[in-house]
Amino acid sequence: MSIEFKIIKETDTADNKARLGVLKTPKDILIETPVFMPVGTQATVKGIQPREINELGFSIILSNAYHLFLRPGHKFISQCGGIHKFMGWNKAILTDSGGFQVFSLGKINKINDDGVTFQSYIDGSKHFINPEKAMEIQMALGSDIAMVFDQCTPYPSSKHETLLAAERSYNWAKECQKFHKLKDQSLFGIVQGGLFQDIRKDNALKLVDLEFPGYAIGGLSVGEPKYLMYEVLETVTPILPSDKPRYLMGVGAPESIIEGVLRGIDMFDCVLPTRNGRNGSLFTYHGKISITNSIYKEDLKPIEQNCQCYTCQNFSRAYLRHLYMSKEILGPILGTIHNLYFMKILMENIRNAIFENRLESFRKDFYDNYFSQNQEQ
RNA sequence: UCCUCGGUAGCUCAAUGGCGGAGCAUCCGGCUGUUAACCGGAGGGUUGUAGGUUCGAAUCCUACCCGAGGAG
Repeated sequence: MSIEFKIIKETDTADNKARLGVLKTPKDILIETPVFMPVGTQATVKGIQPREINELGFSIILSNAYHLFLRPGHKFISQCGGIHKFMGWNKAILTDSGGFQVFSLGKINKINDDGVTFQSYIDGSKHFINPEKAMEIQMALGSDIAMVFDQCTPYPSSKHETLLAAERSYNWAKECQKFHKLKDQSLFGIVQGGLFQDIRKDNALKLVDLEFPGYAIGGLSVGEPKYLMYEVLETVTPILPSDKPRYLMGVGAPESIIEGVLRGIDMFDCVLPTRNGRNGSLFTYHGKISITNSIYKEDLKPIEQNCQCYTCQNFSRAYLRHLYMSKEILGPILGTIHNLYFMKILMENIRNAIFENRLESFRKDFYDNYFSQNQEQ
């Protein structure tokens, strides 16, 4: 009944194996990996309808236990028939436990090994979340993949703080397993340990013993230099069981995804494509462009010459710039569509490259174009 | 013709004798398990013109120009 993961092909890269696979959720949703999951924190991927997300070819999105617990409440969503029905999305949903939010938002009143007491950023009300509560919330939401409740350390953090958080996260992971009872929901563990290789290694080894159906790597992409993140991946992924999906949390920049796949990651999520799309920063194979830049004022070309997305097929840079400059809602909508389409194609290209055993040359080609600064195509 | 009010950044306005500012606009940058259709930075001025008073004038005085309103 748990999630199934089938590896179709592995490609040897410098240190690890990049994998092409298929994930099957307990409710039989098929997800080709490596996969990018759009983020829909508040039970909505901002700026785009579920129908369009589906048409773009995404079969799994992210949502967030913390936010939905505070508003409108997980019990209410449960009464509505679960998060899928509530938000009108019938493909897969992965819910983040709220660990990241509890530690990065709002005021924390008390934190100890039992859990976290914090104040709502919405109305200041006091709440307590511990592993049991995090499981209760995610089971009520009824997502397909739930995440353990963890403590994500900020960058930079001392070794002592990082070790405490990693130990606590490990203990919480065990607790979460104990309280998680939903058959058609899969619970993933999260490796913590900041940028300390020995803590990461130890934490990963211990989590593997708990035999989660999937493993996430958390606490990265929090402001550290990219090469440090890649080093952590090189340490952690070889420890994780090769027959289980690996999920790099919060990562999202196109180049970071490629580097992650090269180091054996199968799943990614990030707000970057949707947030940047709303803010006028649009992805192209020749780098990001700021559509509000004045050079696009009378530019009748699409964002990207050969892009097949709805936005590029129908609208010019000049029109898009006009929409953003006028603060028209359609600008962010069309930008979101384009950026998500870009991610979908990027992931397809990555999967094809793995299948054809040419991922490293794909990386080189991508970099040559993406960082060429040659955006006047 | 006279009276009143006003003229300060592209726009709307602060500063009332002591280093000319803000919001918006413009330009540019950032955004990585979303408190983000957001955040940050920059450029931009002979304070309508010409005189005067003063150590010092956007600010006080005089004349003129322009605008709005009123009287005849």
